[in-house]
Amino acid sequence: MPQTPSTRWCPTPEQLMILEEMYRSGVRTPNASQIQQITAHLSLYGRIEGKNVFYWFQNHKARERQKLRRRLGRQHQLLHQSEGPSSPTPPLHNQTPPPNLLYQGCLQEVLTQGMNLVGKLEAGEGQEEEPAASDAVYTQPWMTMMDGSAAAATAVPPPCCRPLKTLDLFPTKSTGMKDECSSSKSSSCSTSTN
Amino acid sequence: MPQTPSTRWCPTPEQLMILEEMYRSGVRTPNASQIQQITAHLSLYGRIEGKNVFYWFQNHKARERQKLRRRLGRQHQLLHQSEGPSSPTPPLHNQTPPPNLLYQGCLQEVLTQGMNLVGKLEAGEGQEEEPAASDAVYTQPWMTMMDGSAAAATAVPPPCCRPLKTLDLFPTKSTGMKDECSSSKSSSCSTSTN
DNA sequence: GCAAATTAATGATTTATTCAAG
DNA sequence: CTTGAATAAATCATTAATTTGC
Repeated sequence: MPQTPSTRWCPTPEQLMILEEMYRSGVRTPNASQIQQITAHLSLYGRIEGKNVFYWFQNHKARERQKLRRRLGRQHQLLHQSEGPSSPTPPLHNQTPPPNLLYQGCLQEVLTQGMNLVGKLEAGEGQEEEPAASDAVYTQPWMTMMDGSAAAATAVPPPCCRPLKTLDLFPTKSTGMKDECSSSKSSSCSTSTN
Repeated sequence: MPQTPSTRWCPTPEQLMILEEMYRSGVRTPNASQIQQITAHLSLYGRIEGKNVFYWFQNHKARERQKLRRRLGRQHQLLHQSEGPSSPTPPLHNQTPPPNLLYQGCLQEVLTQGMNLVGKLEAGEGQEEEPAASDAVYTQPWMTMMDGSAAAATAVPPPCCRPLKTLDLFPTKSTGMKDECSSSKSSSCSTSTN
């Protein structure tokens, strides 16, 4: 096997740099289209997939916060020993508003330097915005495509032809229908070490 | 507007029935291809997308477990007052092994009644399982497609042509580059009762 | 009987936790 | 130990039930 299947993505320095810069400039949860763009651009510097970008932002955000939390926790450590029920670490469920991050709002320009940046914030606001099921604001990407229901649902308006039988539990086509074991974890369901 | 934009998916009884039956027969975390199939089939009974299927299984599993946990908690309630460090609710991180679910292994037939079910369970099992980067066991779907890197990664083996420029922070194309505000968590529902 | 107000379910997102490759 | 990948838990938000006043 000359080329290791590369079990997992290994970001190149350029990719990493760009990602970090984007993060610093405020990007935190890119949506599908944004991820597409980012991926497209980063793919110039090496192999990369959309999920990599997605996960990277997820992890980076989480770990940055975690790091921050740790620091704060340290400070709290010597501020009180009895756990105050008021708010051990209150604004953790907020969107991490670290006062030292002047994110987005201006840095965006850095990202959008040479682009058109068409006014789309309220672009087609005239009409009562049609969700259109095509470009909703899915923060969770991937969904927009795949499934083909988009095509089916969009193309076939009313499923008039309901096979009014006892609705046989659909004929799965292929792909080993074996799941249940939630994930690949537990190599053989006996690790149990935890 | 004759057709409500339908902000969220509303499963038809048929869809629900099928999904539940599938769940009962053991399906818990369908992967991309499975979700595709399920979606394709269910789309016969009404509008549906892959993400709906995905979310449904996520939620159903979680809530089933939650329900179960509550019940167990109730029982524990009068079994011990001092929290035994052994296992307050031990196998909660496992894959919910409810002993009364004779899931999958045979019920699969029910699901696969009229199909070909080509031998793919261990189709290319001869080799030491090749991750193959094309049909990995992504439990999180959507990832396999989209971004086109899948194609690129699979087709283009070594990215030899790295444009060694000063890596300008890529020109985002369009789509409002506004994220950061994680969600629109206003208060509105102050039910709180939960 | 019905429509507004409340409550309960549940679809959709976000966050935290965990696992494993390097 | 760092960090990409994946899953589960927590949360939000919208729809359906249900209740309540008329």
